[in-house]
Amino acid sequence: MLFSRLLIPTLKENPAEAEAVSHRLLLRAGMIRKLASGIYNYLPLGLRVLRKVERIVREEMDRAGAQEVLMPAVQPAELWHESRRWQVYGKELLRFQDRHGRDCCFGPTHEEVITDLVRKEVHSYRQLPLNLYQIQVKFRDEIRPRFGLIRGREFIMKDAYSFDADETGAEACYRLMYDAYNRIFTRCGLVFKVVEADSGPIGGSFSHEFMVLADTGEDLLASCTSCDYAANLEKAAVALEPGSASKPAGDALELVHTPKVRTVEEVAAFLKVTPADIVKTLIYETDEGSVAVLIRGDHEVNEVKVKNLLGVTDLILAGLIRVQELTGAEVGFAGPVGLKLPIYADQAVARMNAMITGANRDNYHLKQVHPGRDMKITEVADLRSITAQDPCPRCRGALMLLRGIEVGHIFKLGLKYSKALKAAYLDAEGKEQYLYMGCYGIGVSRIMAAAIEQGHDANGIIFPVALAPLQVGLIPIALNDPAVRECVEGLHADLEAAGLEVLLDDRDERPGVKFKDCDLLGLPFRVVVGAKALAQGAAEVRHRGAPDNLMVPLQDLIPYLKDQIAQELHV
RNA sequence: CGGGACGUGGCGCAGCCUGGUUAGCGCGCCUGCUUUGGGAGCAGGAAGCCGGCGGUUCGAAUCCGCCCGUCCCGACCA
Repeated sequence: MLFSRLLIPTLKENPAEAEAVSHRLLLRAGMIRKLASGIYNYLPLGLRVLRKVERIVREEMDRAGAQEVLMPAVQPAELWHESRRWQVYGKELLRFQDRHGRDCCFGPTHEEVITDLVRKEVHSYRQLPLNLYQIQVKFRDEIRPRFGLIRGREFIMKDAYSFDADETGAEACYRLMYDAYNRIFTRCGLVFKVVEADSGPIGGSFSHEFMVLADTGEDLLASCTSCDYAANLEKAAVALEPGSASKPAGDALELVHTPKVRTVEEVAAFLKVTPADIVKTLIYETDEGSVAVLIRGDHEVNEVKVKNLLGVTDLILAGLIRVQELTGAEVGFAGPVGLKLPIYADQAVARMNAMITGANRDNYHLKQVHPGRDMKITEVADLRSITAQDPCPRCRGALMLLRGIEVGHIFKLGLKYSKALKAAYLDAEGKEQYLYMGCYGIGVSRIMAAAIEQGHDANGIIFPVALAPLQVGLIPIALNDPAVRECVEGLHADLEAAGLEVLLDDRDERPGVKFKDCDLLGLPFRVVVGAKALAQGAAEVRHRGAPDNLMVPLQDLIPYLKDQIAQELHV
């Protein structure tokens, strides 16, 4: 391919709108352009990267026995009413009406559509198991699109849905996908980790997320240093510390004046105690009323755990006014004693003896509060986020916290959608049974960004060979030198004939410009042909990211490059 | 939605506080000449309803109000 003929609008400077590395570099490398917030154009090179990802995904999905289909982007509201998600899904679901006033949405996911398709077409156990996937544009009206392709509103996703006769079959399929996903991300050249995950609003019983490890990742994960336990922080269960419920201390409640002392840190400093002696009382509003959550001062509440415990979909910290109504005090002085709300306490709180809490009175706290004696706890549960100081819930080994970008998520759905939409089949005995479902997503466009978050330097992108838009950048020094020109044009044709993907920089630019652009684009191999090397019958080859050139005789160039590329593709 | 920042040729920015006559700089773009191993030099040139609407004023990029858009931090998720 000729650089001069492709639309590759590289940028010298960082666009003001981009903060994240991948966002910046995708823009600078001329691979994407923004149309609106969270909505992007893919330019020729960006599209090539996307196609590389898609190809790997297709090959591995097909290999795992899945079949590709393509479902509509626009979906009728009726299906979403059937699954009850029209109400549940929230504002993220882009809704609109067609000319007849019929409610529609732009699909953020396709459980309803696939289940509808399958309930109409699959009626016998003989047709099972079935795994259907598509690679398609999705739209989720994200609260806050950010980081370019990492959290866009419109994005490209591979989603697969499996249908099995029974739970055993569904689990076998889940494992098949688990393995396929490992192959996909490995082939993409990504450094990733599989973690246990919360299944979120899509529902279902258990799930795993595939996380590309990157410091800029939006997700936090806990990973054990001794066993293979790893989980999303939202999910990671806190191991119950040895010990039993506390016994009431003999001391009576003590009201202390704490003027303008609100935060845990302020209270700890003021009373000369540690945050672990304090309990914070968080007032939440849910779709089923207000509740109080008790968390030890040095811990962080895990709202996903709270949501799951309460079985609610909305969970929002109460506002200033609401807190005053419910506690009778300003924010910072709430406490469980005498509070007329359901109280949910974290395990660690139930173990405390003499804790310090707000007094539900402005500028006062209570000391010597005992959870068993002084309050009515509705339920004790694991409600906090795990920390690096906690032991591994599986082996009690040491944990470390990592950041990751979620690029894949597999769910065991069970019967949720097949029951809601009445998708059933007849078994060998002629009995009607619901289909066991699973669903499996991959953020195709996000992978492109994740790969860059993981592979870049000061000069630009460092793509894994498997994802690079082209494998080789071919740079002539002084195209007006007839010998150079002839050599480079011959090389270009020969390399392409040998099946290599080559970008010949035929622009009338100075060498420095071409080097800079070649680095920026992240092409894995750079081949430079200049008069000096040519005199020795050689070309200079540089692996992206490597410090030095290697002189390769022209006749060895093709085998050398093919060998190098093959090596990297089969890691 | 809450908090913060920003909106000036294609891109990055200055000018605004302290209103004033042709709105500047760098990069990019076009033409010519000279250059050609890490984002060249010289000369010439094109390109801006200063995000929009309204107000204050003799006069608004500049002051005030409203709106729109974008980005960053938090609540959602591939």
